[in-house]
Amino acid sequence: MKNKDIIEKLLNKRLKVTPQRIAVMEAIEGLKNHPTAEKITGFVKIHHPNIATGTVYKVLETFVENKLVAKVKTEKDVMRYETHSEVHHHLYCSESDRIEDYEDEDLNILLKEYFNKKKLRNFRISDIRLQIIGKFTNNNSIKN
Amino acid sequence: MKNKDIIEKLLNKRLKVTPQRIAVMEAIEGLKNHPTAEKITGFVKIHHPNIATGTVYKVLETFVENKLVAKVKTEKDVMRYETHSEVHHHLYCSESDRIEDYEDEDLNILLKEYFNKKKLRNFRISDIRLQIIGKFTNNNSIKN
DNA sequence: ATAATTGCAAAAGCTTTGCATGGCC
DNA sequence: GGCCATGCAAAGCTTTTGCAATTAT
Repeated sequence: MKNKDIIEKLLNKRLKVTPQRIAVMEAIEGLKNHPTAEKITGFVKIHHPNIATGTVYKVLETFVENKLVAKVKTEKDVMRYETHSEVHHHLYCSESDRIEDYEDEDLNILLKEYFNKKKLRNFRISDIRLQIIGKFTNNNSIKN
Repeated sequence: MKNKDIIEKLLNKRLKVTPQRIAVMEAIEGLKNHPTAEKITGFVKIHHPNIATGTVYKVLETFVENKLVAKVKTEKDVMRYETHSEVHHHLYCSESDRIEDYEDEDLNILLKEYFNKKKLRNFRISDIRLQIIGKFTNNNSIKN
């Protein structure tokens, strides 16, 4: 079922379906909080000890190129990954490595309107992302 | 003159004034486009060949801790630095490594109002930054 | 069949660390 | 003088690379 979805994603991008690619995609989906490459290789190795680290990196690169996953920028210097989806923003905890998604259509509209009015010279906007930095006041999700 | 300012910055933070720290600050200010640590060490070494790479990293760390400079997150996996200043946002070129600052008080007000209304649960916002991704259509500054 | 992907292991960054030396306050 | 910062070089980590062997289409 879930496997079937992954296979479909790969086929849609005309990528070959390999056990390694499925394993990496499962890892990113299975791990929450926007895992680092290392977390991903760790997860993959637990479930498939025979998959090489270098392969995981190559698969990640392929996924990013094909927009199946996206890189997330952090305050720190480690790259994180997430399965690619709608436009969304991120809440960064300033005291831990927690990252959560923030999606809100009103916000997107607001930004779009703002930049339509503002009209930056010499720059064509393709994407806008907010980094909302602060502190989580409990362990629950932020979602309303 | 400029040197004097740097010294003052350091003293304000109760940091010892050393030639190495001055050199690193000069490098960040001299290099445009939010230099990487490597660019900074390169610049420093040209002007002061005797300053060690490790020292530059230590100085950068000290500066970041003391909020004299800030790290800038990029799409890629390299960390960039900038002299710390007012709240501002960044324009990222999707086709090169160019980064420019974007400041606009209207935008800040807009965001503040939005989040005042929205009231995220379980999260206290301390800072908001926009990553505006797109293409520069010429080589000039974006500033109006 | 054949072109792409993988595994392996080595190498390549970039960054950090430890400690003795030297320099700022 | 005392403590902090520096230089140096080694080690650490994550990520990349090359190539032969394997696999998907």
